[in-house]
Amino acid sequence: MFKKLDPLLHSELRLAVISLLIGLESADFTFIKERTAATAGNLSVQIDKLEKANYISVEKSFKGKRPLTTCKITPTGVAAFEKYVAHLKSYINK
Amino acid sequence: MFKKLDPLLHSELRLAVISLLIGLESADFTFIKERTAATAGNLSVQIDKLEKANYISVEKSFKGKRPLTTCKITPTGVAAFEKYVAHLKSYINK
DNA sequence: TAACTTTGGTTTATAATATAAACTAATTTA
DNA sequence: TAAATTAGTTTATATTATAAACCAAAGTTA
Repeated sequence: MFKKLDPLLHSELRLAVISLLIGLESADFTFIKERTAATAGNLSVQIDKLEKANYISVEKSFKGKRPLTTCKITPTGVAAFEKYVAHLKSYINK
Repeated sequence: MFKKLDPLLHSELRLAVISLLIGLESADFTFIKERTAATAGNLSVQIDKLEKANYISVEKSFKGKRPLTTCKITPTGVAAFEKYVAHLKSYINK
């Protein structure tokens, strides 16, 4: 009846990050921070968790002299998101 | 862009309870427990929280000699659920 | 050039949550 | 009458989400 929701995605900020990344080739930390209206600390933690689960890949480089953290959703992440959305429907489409 | 999700509903079990109750006149503890596959302890706690928020009303009575806890969604609960679902769509319909 | 501010984050502390385990009390059943 | 079942509640614990505090480098201002 009610399908289990992936706890990694059932989190407001992580869901926002994945939802954002699924529509983009890649996005950097500052952009994600702005779009999700998250604090840097919270975003940093949630990005780590998504990366550890291999839902996103994270590349740290420099843009000129400033650090640049670029995130990309992985195929694993896409699949997890699609499954999550499908499972959610068992709760919201009575 | 991403709309705030009501933390009271953004919880797997509470969401299941509300989702179940929205389709029914009322339901009792045991029935909800079966349908959501929750443990009694967890369900008891989550029902309390939903009641305190006035998302559901809870009536404790007896069925023969056994205790009977009956739950009903309130108009506040219905409105909260509808809003939650609408907000969720900002995450899942890119 | 010394002293702030800003940028782009990370680490750490804390409060809230979800959850199961342990418990209670009454009722059947063997 | 002892054990098991029903219908829950209370409590303990582990995990989370989150913001606050922090850091280093670069840029700005005086």
